[in-house]
Amino acid sequence: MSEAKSAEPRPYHHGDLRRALIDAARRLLEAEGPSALSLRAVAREAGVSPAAPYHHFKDKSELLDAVAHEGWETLGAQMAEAKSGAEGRAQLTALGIAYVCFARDNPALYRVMYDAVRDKEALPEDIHDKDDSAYCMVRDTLIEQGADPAAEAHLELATIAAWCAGHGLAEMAGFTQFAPLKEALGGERRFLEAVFEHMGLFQHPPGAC
Amino acid sequence: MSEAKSAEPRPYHHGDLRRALIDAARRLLEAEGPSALSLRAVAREAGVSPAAPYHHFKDKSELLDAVAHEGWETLGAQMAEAKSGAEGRAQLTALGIAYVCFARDNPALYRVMYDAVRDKEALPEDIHDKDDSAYCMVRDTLIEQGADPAAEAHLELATIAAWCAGHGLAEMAGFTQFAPLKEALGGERRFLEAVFEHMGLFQHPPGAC
DNA sequence: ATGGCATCTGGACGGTGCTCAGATATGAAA
DNA sequence: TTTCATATCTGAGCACCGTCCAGATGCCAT
Repeated sequence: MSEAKSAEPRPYHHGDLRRALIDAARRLLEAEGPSALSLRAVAREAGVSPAAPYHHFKDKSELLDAVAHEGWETLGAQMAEAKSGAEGRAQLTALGIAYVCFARDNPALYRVMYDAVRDKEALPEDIHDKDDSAYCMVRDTLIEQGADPAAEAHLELATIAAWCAGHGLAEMAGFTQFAPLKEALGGERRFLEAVFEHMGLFQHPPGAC
Repeated sequence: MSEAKSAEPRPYHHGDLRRALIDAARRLLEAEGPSALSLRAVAREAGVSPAAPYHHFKDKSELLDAVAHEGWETLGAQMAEAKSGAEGRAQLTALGIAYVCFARDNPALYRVMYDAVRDKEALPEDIHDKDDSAYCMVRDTLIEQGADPAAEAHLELATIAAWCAGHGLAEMAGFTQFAPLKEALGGERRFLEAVFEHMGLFQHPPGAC
């Protein structure tokens, strides 16, 4: 109302059902978990018929892609913020911790995000190619810390290694088996830092080996 | 027929429907992918009614757990074989490569295995606690290579880091974006070795930092 | 031979993704 | 302003799903 986007492809009956559906999906996801996220439930939540979404998304997976897309944007923003709050080599660890914390705080959304990735055979543009994507942010940080941008293979390997660390930890950090260890190390953050420190790329200059 | 297990909890009508259902599920999984793996389809494949499986599994997820269980056993065996074919520090890399190759060669099964893990809040016994499980094999190998078994926190951190590397790579190695890099490095195996080498734990003595 | 019981079937219920004909609202053309 | 093509939405329907239940079926111990 206060800020109507006048030049957009105008909404017809509902207002902006596409937007409403994505929001409804995120609401459902947070409240009921990923298994409750059916297309019909989303339509119900948005107050439309079960067939309405098909005028805005080709099928269910396209809706989930849209939800995932926003998730990657949010994650990217949180990582950028974490990076700007750290200095030097600590920036890499800060990125990793932000990544894992996002997954911990939005487990259902993170699952949808990665399920969408798994269904493709390539990392989508959101993640891999865009300049402010999570993947590029890691790579750029490696460069800022001394990695040689000309040594493309080396740089890419280091980025992959870092990404594996983040994603692996995101899926493992919550397991109850590690609760005592977290306790012993003085909390979740210390635990994450400690694991990242075990990865060479976080503790040695990335171009040094 | 040739080798009937006589002392087992005797099969009644079908012979051994539980076994047959698991086999049918694995067959379907390989042929049609994870999305085709419905309980009804499994029953159909095994030649029984849709309700029959409920006398052997509480629900669908329990069947999938059984399939996943066998998957972890197979993976453990392949890792053990890979380890025995390597010497010294190369054993760790061999374990990692065996892990990733298993995931590449059995993508649908690997997905079922990890989906089953994700639905729990702890790593199941198959993976984490049993002596010949994948997780313990990594930990034991770290010990054999000089990690101090008494420094429990340190040892567990290193194991977690290695596990994250393996799992992360298992999910990323297939992305098309990395095809040129694999090419440049001289094949998939070289690529995997190179990524593992970027992880400190694979290249430095695990107790050294 | 009989009875008990694990096993399996057929049918049913509510839910799902998706399609399609038809109703409805809209912005643009006449 | 009236008309009209078109985007949007609905309701009904299809095939499939996971799960449950009453009852039929076959095995085993008695």
